[in-house]
Amino acid sequence: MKAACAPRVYRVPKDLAAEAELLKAVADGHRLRILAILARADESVCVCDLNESLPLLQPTVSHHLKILKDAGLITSERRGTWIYHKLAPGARAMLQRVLDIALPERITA
Amino acid sequence: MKAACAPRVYRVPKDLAAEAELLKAVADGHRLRILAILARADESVCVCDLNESLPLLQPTVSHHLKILKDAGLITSERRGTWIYHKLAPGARAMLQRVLDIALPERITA
DNA sequence: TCTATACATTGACGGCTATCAATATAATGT
DNA sequence: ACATTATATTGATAGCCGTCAATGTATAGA
Repeated sequence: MKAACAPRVYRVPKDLAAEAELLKAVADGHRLRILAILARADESVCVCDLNESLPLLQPTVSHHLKILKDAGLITSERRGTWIYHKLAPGARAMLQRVLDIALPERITA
Repeated sequence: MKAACAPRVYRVPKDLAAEAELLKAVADGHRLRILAILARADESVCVCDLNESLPLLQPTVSHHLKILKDAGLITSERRGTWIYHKLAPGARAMLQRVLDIALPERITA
């Protein structure tokens, strides 16, 4: 039985799969670095610069960019031959929201 | 060449592998739910309760708990036959730090 | 139109991961 | 000592993921 083992458990979001998906997009050292670069750049950054900043071949960088883009964390814009990427407007807020949902600062008290 | 393609890129943490590791521990719907439960419980929660709260078999829950524990996000304490888990004191801060490093609120300006 | 450059897509491959079944360990009660 | 309950560990398996090589697409310039 479980009579002695039942502390109160508060209401918890039923399904956190969507939030986990967003975290998966970020849970990679190289993608995290891409975000860190974009977050600190005062302008958009073209893929050629990212290629030089990462120990990866071009197709792999392109692959990571696609994951970040599909997650809604970055946006891209074509300018001539180059494609420039920048952090999506709500990128930080999206991740902060996941953190707040999973680990709220504190319960109502 | 890349004369026209070189916006300034600010200093970025060289290696974000450790930060990515922490995110990997959290980038799973079930583990996220475990954290959410522990974060909202006013006391420690025993594994038997988590088993009932997750659509997983007991060994799988145990596996997820180990991942969270190895990541330093939760702690466990044996009380008789049961083992109680709770959020590690710095759990939220650890994740907040990763977010701040990757996507700083704003650059010094 | 041809060439060159920047980036994306496809296909293949090795490694990792989530899951379960089976078994082991640990503590309790009889 | 034995049975029972709670949790961990091991082993196996299927699916996912990061990486690269090869190829495709798109834009610019001659």
